[in-house]
Amino acid sequence: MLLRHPHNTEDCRAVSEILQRVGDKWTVLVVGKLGDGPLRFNELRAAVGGISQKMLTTTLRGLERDGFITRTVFPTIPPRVDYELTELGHELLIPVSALGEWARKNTTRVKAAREKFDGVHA
Amino acid sequence: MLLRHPHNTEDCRAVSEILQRVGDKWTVLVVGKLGDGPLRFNELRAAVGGISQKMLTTTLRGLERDGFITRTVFPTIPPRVDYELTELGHELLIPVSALGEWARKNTTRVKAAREKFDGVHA
DNA sequence: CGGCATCCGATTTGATACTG
DNA sequence: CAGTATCAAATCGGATGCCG
Repeated sequence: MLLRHPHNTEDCRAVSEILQRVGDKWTVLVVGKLGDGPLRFNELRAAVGGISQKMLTTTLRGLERDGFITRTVFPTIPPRVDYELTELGHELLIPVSALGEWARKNTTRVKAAREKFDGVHA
Repeated sequence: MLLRHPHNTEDCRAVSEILQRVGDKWTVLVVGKLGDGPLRFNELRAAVGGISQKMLTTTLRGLERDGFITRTVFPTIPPRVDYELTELGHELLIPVSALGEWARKNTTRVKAAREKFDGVHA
């Protein structure tokens, strides 16, 4: 009987939670880079750009905890650690990419709205 | 020639930006409630639940600035202010709802992953 | 009713130094 | 190479009080 958007409070909370997980400063950037295949820690760092190793570690731990990536350690010297999207991670990338595409298509409209707003509320 | 996910750095930044906008503590809750139609300030406050008026104000201002909602003031006494999704806001709700649906369907898997991770890293 | 101003604690992020 | 530890800075969120 609900043909519209499902937005009762519980559902919205769930949405809000994962959006906060995914919506932190670095998560999507990292997941996006891993979308093409596994990367090592410093490869990922370079690919993302501008991220400190602390934040990269934090982000990766969170993603690993939630089951979006796997962490594989090769006990070599020097050590090598690969990060790779799990099946769940790839599935997450689908709606995230959709939102991303929306974002790319509409940045102009958003920027226009901002300029208009900032002009009025100068 | 790009049949895979589009995740070059610029695009990911754009995605990251809107995700941070949408991924703050209250934005999706508010947008979700407005999805059914316009609401007054305190109606919205009650509908969302648990939000302070400061944060509701901040959230609404941000959404208004980005062109996702309109703010209509009725110069009556006492004053009445209606908030309503714009066309852009409704369009945003589409990919956000998709992500939301993904979230609802996969909370179990995420929770399982967390418990497993927390068990190992006790 | 629908805000804004202020203060304060909590959380987040970043810079730097050190380690197996 | 891939982290951990620590500290400082910035931002966020909430509580309170006042106002048109």
